[in-house]
Amino acid sequence: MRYTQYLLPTLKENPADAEVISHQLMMRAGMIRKVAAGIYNYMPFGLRSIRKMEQIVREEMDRAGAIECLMPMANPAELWQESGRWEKYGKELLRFKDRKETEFCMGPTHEEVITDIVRNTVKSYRQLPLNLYQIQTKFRDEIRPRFGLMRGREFIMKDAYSFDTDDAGADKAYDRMYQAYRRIFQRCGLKFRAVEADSGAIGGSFSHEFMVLAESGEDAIVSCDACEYAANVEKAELIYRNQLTPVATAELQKVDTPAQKSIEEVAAFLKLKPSQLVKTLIIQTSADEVLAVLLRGDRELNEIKLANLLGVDWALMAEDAVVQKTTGAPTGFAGPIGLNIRVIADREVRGMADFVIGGNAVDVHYTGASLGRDFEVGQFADIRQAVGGDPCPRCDCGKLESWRGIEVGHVFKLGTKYSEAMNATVLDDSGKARTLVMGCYGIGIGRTVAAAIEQNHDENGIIWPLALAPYQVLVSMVNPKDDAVREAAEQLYRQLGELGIEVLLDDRDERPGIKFKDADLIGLPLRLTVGARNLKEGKVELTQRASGEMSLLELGEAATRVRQLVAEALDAD
RNA sequence: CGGAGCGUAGCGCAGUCUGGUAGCGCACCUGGUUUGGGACCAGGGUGUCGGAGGUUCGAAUCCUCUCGCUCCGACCA
Repeated sequence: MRYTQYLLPTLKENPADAEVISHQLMMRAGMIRKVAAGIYNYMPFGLRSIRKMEQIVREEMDRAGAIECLMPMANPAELWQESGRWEKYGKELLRFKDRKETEFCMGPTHEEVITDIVRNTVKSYRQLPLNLYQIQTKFRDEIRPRFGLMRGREFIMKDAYSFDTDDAGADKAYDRMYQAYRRIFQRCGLKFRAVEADSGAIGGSFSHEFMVLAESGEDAIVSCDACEYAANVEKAELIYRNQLTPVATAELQKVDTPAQKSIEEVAAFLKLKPSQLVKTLIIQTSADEVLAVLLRGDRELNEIKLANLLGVDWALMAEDAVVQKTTGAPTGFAGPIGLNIRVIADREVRGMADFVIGGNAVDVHYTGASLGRDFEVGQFADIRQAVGGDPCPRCDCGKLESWRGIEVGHVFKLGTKYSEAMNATVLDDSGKARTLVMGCYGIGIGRTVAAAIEQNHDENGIIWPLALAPYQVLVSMVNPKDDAVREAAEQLYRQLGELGIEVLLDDRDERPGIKFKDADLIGLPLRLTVGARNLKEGKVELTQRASGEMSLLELGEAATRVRQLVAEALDAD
């Protein structure tokens, strides 16, 4: 492609509304343009990356035995009513009516439609197992779209759905997808972790998230430094081996803590560490219960673990008014003594004694408190957030390290949630109807490209992994008005094209500075610079974007050298 | 949806408090000089000041309503 005939609108300055690096760089490199909140045009240069990502996904899905299909964006309400999600999904589901007033939604995911396909076309266990996938534009009317392609409302996703007659088959399908996902993200050249995850609203029995490691990631994950264990902190289990029951040595004592509300304030005021306090959180649940939760002072509650433990949809910190009513004190002074609601303590608290708790009165705390003697706890459970340094729940020697990650893929074992609701069954070998066991597997295409940039950039621009680069090499003619330079660059462009290399020729009549800045910004892995100075010696310059490494090549050898480098990089995957 | 903020040229912004002919930088167009890391000279075009209503002799500026966008929180590929 010739730059002068292309549309590659680069920007010198960052758009004001772009917060994260990948969004800024995708805008500046002319990959995307915003149409509305969370809705983007894929400009030619950006689309090439998207297509490459799709192709990698397609190849690996096919290799894993999945079959491509394409389902509609517009879904009839009927199917969603059948699964019960028409009511449950909430405002994120964009609903509309056709001219006959029939209700539809834009598909945010396609479990209903795929289940409808399979129940209508698959009747016998002999047609199974089956794994169908599509690469499709989804729409989720997010409350707060942000970060460009990282969290759009309209976005391209690969979603696959597996169907089996039994659990064992479903587990195999899950494992195949898990392995395929590993290959996909490896081929993209990304640093990632597959982590155990909470299966969330989509439901199902277990799931893994694929996280691209990046500082700007929205998710916190932990992984063991000794074994394979890795999990989203929302899910990460904590373990207390050989936990000792400590002996109380201190007397319970009421102390004045004037206006000392937060854990940090109270700890500083009493000249103690936050870990010597026990905090009491008043929690409200979707089942309309108010209860108290005890955690070591420096720990965070994991609301998802708590909600799962209680079997409720959500469990959140209660509003101030509820706290006041329940404890008789404003927030900041809650304590377990004298509360007449259910008390659940984090298991870590069982190993504590002589700690500080709130006094359930303004400006009052207790020191020297201990379990059993001063108050009773109804239940001990794992309800806190894991942090770096916690022991690994799987192996004996490991410690957890913490990371930030961008969720680019998610595999779920769904079980029979949808097949049961929508009556998707096949006849087994004894002629009995069996409910299908399903799995679903998503990859955010645009998000993965954004994550790749998030992980591969410097202050000058993008540093494309070869597998996702819109073009593999840039041929830059320093001065197109110099006939020798122009001819040499044209010759390279032709040769590279003939060798099957994806090449962009910068034939613009611009100053070298502009061309080099743009080259760094758009970040193609290789750059051949053709300038009068080196050409006099019959040489051109090859620059590797990632390392900055420069070398001079004979004009005649440059094309084959580039092909060799491209082939090596792609083979390495 | 709760809280905060912003809408002025293609992009980045000033001007709004204190009403009086709509500005700056970059980009863009023409001519010339320049050509290995975002050049220089000369000339040029560019706006329903987000929209509607109101106050006023006069509104980008004050008032009311509205729409859009961004940021912080809970949800997700």
